[in-house]
Amino acid sequence: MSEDKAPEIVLSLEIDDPALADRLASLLGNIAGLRLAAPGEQAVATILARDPRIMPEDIALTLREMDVLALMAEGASNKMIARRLGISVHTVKFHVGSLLDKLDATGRTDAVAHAARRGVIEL
Amino acid sequence: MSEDKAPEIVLSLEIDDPALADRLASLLGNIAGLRLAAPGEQAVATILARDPRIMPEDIALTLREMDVLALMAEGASNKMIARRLGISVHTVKFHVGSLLDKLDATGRTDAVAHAARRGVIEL
DNA sequence: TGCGAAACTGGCCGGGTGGCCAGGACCGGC
DNA sequence: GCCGGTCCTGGCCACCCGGCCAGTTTCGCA
Repeated sequence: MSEDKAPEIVLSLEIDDPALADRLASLLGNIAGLRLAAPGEQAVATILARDPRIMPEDIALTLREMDVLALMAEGASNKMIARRLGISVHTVKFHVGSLLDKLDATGRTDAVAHAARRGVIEL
Repeated sequence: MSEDKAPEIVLSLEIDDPALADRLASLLGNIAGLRLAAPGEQAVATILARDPRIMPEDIALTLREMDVLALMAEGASNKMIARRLGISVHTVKFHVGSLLDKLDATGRTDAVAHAARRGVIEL
């Protein structure tokens, strides 16, 4: 019964590092049932690699700021973030303040938008 | 020199469709120089597949809501939005309320994040 | 050993946010 | 005509947010 169910899986690549892209392309190039997408072709899945050293450039967030930022991006309030991280609301505000500063944002919504734009976080 | 540089490429999977995830996992499972990441393990690249049919669908925002949403994504406050659109702050709140409702968000930051995720707006 | 960075906490306060109530105007469809 | 949707406005209020002041500990580095 329809073992013709071998629709090739078409993958597209979005990789910053050319060397890595090359290696992946050659590794994946000759696997049955799998194909790399032609430029512009619609793929069912995308392989993306962000080199953490390449992306953020010089934004340099601390570990805690990353935690707070991630929760902000989920719409969490300061109170929720505090509870989630087991710290006080004051401390959360402290980190949020630093985040607004570093991301050059006017508010938390702006901060999340900027961070997403720069690839610091993924929505 | 040092073509011993054959560090395994660690891939993580973020795929909505379980069947597709399964097929990919088995296809990629036995390729030399390539490995799937253990849960929580840091990967150099991610394979992600989002079914576009699941995403946008029928969110159906009104023209005014789109205006407000766009300005929200830029970090504008209700007051700023009101000034920009030439309407009162109350009206802005009214639209923001509808937006939170339609986007199933708990606040403006969450609303912008959801909208971006679904492709309603572009950051 | 001192010094800065990171992380944490507190109080205070003006202004922003979101939810509730109420209303009115316009316009297209049944 | 009447109804529903969109858009607009007002008041009220509890809560949240961001910025200011202050302090603590821990850690690594010079």
